[in-house]
Amino acid sequence: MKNITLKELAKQLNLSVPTVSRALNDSYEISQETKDKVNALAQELNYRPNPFASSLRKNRSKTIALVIPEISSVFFSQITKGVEAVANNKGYHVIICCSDEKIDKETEIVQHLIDGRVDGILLSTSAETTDGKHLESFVERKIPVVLFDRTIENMPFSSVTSNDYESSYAATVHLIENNCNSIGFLKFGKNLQNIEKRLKGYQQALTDYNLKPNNNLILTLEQDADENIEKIKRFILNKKPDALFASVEHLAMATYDACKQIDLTIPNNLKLLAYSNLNIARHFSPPLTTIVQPAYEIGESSATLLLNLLKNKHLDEIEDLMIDSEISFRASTEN
Amino acid sequence: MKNITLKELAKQLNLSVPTVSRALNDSYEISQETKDKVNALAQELNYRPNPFASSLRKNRSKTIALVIPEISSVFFSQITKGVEAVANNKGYHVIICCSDEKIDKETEIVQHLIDGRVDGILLSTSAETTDGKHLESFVERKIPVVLFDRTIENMPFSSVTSNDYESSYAATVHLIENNCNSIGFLKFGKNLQNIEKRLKGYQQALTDYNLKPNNNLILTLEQDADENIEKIKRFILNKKPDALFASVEHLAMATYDACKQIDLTIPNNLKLLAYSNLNIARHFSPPLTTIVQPAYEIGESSATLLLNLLKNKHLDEIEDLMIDSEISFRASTEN
DNA sequence: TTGTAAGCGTTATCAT
DNA sequence: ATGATAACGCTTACAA
Repeated sequence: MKNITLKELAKQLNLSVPTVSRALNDSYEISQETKDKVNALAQELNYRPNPFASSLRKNRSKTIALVIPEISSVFFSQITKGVEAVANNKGYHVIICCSDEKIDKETEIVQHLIDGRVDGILLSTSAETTDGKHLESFVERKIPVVLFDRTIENMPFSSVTSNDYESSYAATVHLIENNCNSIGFLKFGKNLQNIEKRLKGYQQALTDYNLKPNNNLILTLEQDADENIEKIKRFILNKKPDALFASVEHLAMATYDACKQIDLTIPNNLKLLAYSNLNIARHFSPPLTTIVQPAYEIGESSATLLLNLLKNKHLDEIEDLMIDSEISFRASTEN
Repeated sequence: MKNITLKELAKQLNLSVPTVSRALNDSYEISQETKDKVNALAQELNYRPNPFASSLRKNRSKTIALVIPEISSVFFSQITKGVEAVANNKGYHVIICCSDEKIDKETEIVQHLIDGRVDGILLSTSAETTDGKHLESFVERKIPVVLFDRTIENMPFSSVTSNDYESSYAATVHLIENNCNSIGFLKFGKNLQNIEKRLKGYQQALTDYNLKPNNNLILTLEQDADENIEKIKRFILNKKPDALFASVEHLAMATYDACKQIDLTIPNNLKLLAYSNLNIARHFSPPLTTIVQPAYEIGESSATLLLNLLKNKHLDEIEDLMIDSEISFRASTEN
């Protein structure tokens, strides 16, 4: 079966190719009669425009990329749904790319995307990303970028984040009010902007409640689960914290493992809370207190910002949106 | 900054456009000297081939699509990683599309993909999918398709699945040996091939152990979590099963909720197991016995099959691979 | 309202 | 070993 092209339609209808093209694009300069005829035949023959030809000619692909650091996380999958809802609604395709928390993979993806000529990019940085050098080609080529959740300082891109400082502050206060006075902070990644804000919120809460922040109570961790468990065990045994604040979900999971291995019970011996969008946190043993980020909304807003940029091309008008998280209090922080 | 094209390179080098093209593609008919000059300038000017032009001309995009029913599931994200590993290694891009368990969305995606001219498709059906009518265009257009995990009968596509019948049989035997004799089966979806096999394995085990299968002990559920919880509560109260076999992960989660609400303890009052790749199942209350599918390997194998088809074009040589699952025994099925 | 001509950036065919 | 020419399928100026 041959592919139906405009040429084929034109031949069968005794019209020129441009006329058929314009008819299908509902141009004002084509008579209703012709439009009807063209559409009828197109439908009958199941005509499908060739997107490569169209993109080549128009120099845009109606496709945006969503670059996320981790695919098996509820947070990012909710983001994805929010993005797709908005994008599909406006006729855009979304291609999802995962950096696996690696700066090398992120850089490679970014190169591919530039080559691939997506119209715009939504990106949340990998754990290893510390600056925006690898994104400068987007600025040069005037490809709009919106950063979300994990942003980068000093880059001319709009962003959508959640109120990390405030939610972290509130969560820390919750621990303090539940009689914790030696609260450890499990930090993730090299220099992630959102984690830094969470750290600041935690430190400020300690200060405000006369528990002075202590760098010895900050433990920096990476991706490897087994390694994290070991480090957390040693940290607990050495520093004897009465609570741990996990800055990302999987560090809480590692803490559950660590506690099991050294026979500590949560929350009796150690209280625990974490940033997490896992709705099954309520079935953990014990149920985990979580700070839940507005993931779907972050996705929606990011996509909306990006699509506006695509429409207006005012790349210099930078907007920074912030949406509130919510805390679900559960047994892991109970007295 | 203008985009660098072959024309630009050709002009600067006093060569023709085709020569430059051939040099960059390392054609045997170009002298090493010319190749070196061309590559040097291309590098210097950071030349990037326009993929639309190339795809238009060559009629292939070096892109495959991965269509999955659900994105926030560990199973499918592991699949994704396996697919990407293989595909990227061979220079293919992967675009991920999520049907959200809806046949309408799946059909729409499939249309888009045909329009988008991906070179091939990897697909796992939505919960609502019952046949392969919407995939027939792929057959007509000779676009290779490989189905995985959730397949479709009577379609001329290769497939990669796990040993659903056998693993389900083994899991059921495990329950029987732990003194269950009224085992309910929580079925998911309209007519999913993998679930049907799981059901058969369960029924055969009952038969072999002289517990005759009883259709009253099969409960069919859909996507909505709250609705599922209600149905499971009523099912438990009416049928008084001593164990539940959840054919997919989220039905186990709903069962945890149901039990909590009607004050039943797992495993004392009710044993529970499920197909699930959640590694945090070990931190549930109680830890959940899971049948773990070889997700990463399924992804790898599916991609490998598809890329072979793309190379050989022997679309009529259908292969059906099967990879074994493993069972992790935990407290939810203990005596 | 419609048609003609040109061009997007590649690659394939044929000639030199 | 290299160049001229055409073609992939579509859209946009310009002409009629």
